[in-house]
Amino acid sequence: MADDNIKNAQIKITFPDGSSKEYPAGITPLEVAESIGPRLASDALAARIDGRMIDLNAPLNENTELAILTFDLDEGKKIYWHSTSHIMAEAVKKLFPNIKVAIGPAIDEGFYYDFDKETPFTPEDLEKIESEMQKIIEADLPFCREEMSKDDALKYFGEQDENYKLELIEEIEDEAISLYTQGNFTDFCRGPHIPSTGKIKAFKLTSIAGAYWRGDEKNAMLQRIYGVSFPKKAMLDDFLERMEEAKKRDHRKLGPQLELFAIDNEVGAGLVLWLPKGAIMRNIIEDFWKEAHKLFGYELVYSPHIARLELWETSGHTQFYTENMYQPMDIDEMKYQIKPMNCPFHMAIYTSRMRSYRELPIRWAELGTVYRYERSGVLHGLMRVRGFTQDDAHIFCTPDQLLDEIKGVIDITLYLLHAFGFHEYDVYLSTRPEKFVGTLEGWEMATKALRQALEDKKMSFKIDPGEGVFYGPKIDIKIKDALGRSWQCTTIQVDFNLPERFDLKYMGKDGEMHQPITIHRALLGSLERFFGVLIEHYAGNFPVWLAPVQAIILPITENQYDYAKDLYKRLKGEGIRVELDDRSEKVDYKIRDAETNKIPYMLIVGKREEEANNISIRKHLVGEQGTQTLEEWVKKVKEEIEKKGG
RNA sequence: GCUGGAGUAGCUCAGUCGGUAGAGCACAUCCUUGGUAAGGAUGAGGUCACGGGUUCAAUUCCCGUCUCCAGCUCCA
Repeated sequence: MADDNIKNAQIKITFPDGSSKEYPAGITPLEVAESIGPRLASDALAARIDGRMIDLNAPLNENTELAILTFDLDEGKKIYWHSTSHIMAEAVKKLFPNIKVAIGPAIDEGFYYDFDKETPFTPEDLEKIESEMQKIIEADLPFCREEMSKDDALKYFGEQDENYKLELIEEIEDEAISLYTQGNFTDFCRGPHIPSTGKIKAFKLTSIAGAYWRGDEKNAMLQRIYGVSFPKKAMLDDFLERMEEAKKRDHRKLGPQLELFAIDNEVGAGLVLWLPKGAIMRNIIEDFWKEAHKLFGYELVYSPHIARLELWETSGHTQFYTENMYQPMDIDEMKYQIKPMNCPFHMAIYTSRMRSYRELPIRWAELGTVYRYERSGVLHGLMRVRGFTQDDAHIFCTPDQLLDEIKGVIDITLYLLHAFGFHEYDVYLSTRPEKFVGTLEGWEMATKALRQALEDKKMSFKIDPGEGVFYGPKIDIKIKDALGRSWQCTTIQVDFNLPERFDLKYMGKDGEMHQPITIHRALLGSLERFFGVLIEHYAGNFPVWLAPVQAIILPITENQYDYAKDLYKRLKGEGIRVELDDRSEKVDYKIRDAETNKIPYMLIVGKREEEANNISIRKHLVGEQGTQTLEEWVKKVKEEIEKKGG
């Protein structure tokens, strides 16, 4: 009878758009969705009430805010993928009954499930698993939630020898835990899940990889299967197409193809050779970078590639950074170390003489090449290498100047990134880790300054708690590449450690010695990584100001060679990076070649152009642009270069 | 470093159940002088990643190493 009372009661449900409506208590989110429309009801995957996610069949007994989660929402996607991982686990358990299951979460694009299996999965296994999954999906099995006491759950999974589940359950503090069952598979899971397996309309298992239990290399290696799923076949097709497109943009493919860089086994893994065309681009990037730094009040410095080991002991690198440092070498009975960082040199420049508060802030920048040992498995094209050039700088300032200096760094960062066509990135503020140097007040002050600077610059950011470096809090700006991976380029770090270790001082207005604050920052990060990101960002179709070859002259027949050579000389004289294709080939062929080489402008000259003393312009990926005189075109393209367009 | 996969011409890839290899593109020479994404002929080009082992014989089978790829872990 008590139930009836609840059922007769009315509750108020508020929707995301702010509207609200009365419903009988005990109604489920699915029923609410049905009352709104059949389309929503069929798209509904789960629900969110007051910030908590629940199943569609969970009764609502109190006034609440309610959002119906569909695949269009990130939360909906995650639930959808997570449910697919359960389906995959069921299929795997059916095919390989002795396997043990570990965890199977949703990730940014899809899901995975880790299994403990003696022998790794094969591609054939994946096909079998896929068809088993298809059966489960076609059976449209409901996902059923069940609550159990912790003890019962331990007993339940203990009987099945699911030791990974036991380990997870043991760590749960709640007394009751939830289990989800679909078909013959029951998993310990917080949920929620989609109503039934039939909601999965298209899926694909994408790859197999080893992964350590709980991501710790001391633990057992598990077999991980990655997959992705969608409510429409077309969405899966789009996804696969996007992966293909990403592959085409891969800088490791485009780099050698466009003759930008090479990595040669004989030279060594993770060591980059900049080919002439890549080197031209690097020069342009460096020149622009130097100009920008002068503009923003930096001075440029240089420092050596090696230094006595004592310097690295002073800086603390031998203590905190040995794993990434190469072996020191013996010179004149002293140890010298190839540099993994530039910082100590800039400290040494600071201490090269007495400093006054009048000099601060000091901003010293250097394109400093460093060498770091990276484990072989982490090397990745230009993105992760063993020798690279950081666009490094150190700012020495007083506490009063800190906020303005950080804002200044953000300004120059955005100035640079915008010029290179980057307008989207994720910003993180990393706070104090467990192990740290310096005082709590110092950390507090610096973190506040970093936060304040971001807020003043109206940049949205996320907090990365405890992810700061031991020597100070930092701001990281990450650029996303074509494969969806985030690459950290910009890092702005406050450093309490080095000023202390190098005993940096300045004479204050008060006649006393004070210690300056140091900001360590790299904006592009490293030229290598940034170049890799740049290649993928533009898919090799660089804007004119960056393109290694800006234009190519394509004479139609030999009769125009003299005219073409004259044009070539004049363009060279104008500082345009131009080539002349005087091979005895048809224009079609030369055009195709120029297009595949992604040269921004093709200047086609035949009999007509020579007679009219003009050129026919074709733009890469766009097509014919009509004719212009050389002067007109040069003026236009110079403007384009000037404003870094294209 | 770990797990799995891979390494054949500059590139993309065939192939050899053990008898030292082939195509297309690119390259060179010649023919062709063609108007907006591939004209034709001929030619050159390979220690089949490297080092061992088995064998009359290894690019092929076995072991090891290196590198690359997908991840894990760690970072600019």
